[in-house]
Amino acid sequence: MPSLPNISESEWSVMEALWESSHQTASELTKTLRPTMNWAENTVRTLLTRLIDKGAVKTSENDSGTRTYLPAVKREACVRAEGESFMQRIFGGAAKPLLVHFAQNSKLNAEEVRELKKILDQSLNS
Amino acid sequence: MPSLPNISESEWSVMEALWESSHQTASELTKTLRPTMNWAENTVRTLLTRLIDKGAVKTSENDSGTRTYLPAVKREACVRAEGESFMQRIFGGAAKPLLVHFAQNSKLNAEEVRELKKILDQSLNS
DNA sequence: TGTGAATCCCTACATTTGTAGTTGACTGGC
DNA sequence: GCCAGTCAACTACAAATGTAGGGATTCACA
Repeated sequence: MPSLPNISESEWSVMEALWESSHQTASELTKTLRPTMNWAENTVRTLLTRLIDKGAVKTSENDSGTRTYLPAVKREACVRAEGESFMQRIFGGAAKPLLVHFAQNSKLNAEEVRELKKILDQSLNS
Repeated sequence: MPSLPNISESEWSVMEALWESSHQTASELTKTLRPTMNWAENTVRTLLTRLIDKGAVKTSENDSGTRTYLPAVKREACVRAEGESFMQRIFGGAAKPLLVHFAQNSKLNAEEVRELKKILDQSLNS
């Protein structure tokens, strides 16, 4: 049962950085994240350790012997899991009310509406 | 800035029960929730206390002098807040990718697709 | 009028999360 | 060869969350 690990909010930022660019070292990651989260390097390391414990991140050594981090789970899978859990929590697991909610609460432009309608159609005959 | 309180997962179940039927006593609530969450009454009371601290729940006395609980925040507002935060966290705040994701990952039937397309259209000229 | 059920108020305690600091080994430059 | 910056391993610690237990009060009823 792979049953994706539960990734917290801060951890998610780290994962995003790793999905974006894999095989970063801890200090590279810290720099990558500095603009958004202004974290100390040790904070990033702690989060990485926890993510490793949870099985969401793996490590490997680069040529200079320093450790480098990479995702152990796919972003798409995690997004699906988070999405499922959110839909469950707030909409009792039903997709339609969720879609209705976001359709109504977002200001979409005509182009986006066109695209979405297309995707809805495709979701049917596939 | 009313800035809705942050409602945790367990607390959300309690809120749902209160939105569903307001003015329940603690023991009524416990019974209401028993089928889903199998909580001790004290657990429910603790959650209620925390929700009151957060300003999400209010109380009043009923005729027999016993306390009765009711939501202090509207469900719609909370759903919007949770939705915003989820969209922010997972989709960087963008509605379209979110909608695309759920449109693609949910098995909707033709009727639902029709309805959603209608709502999308309405979201434009309003 | 003593007893048991219902209510309330406090307290408890393990986990998870957010956010680091400390210490000791290691390494490349000057 | 020594110093400064890196890394890794451990430790810290408060707030939030999940999940109760215990004790005081009260009220209805036997």
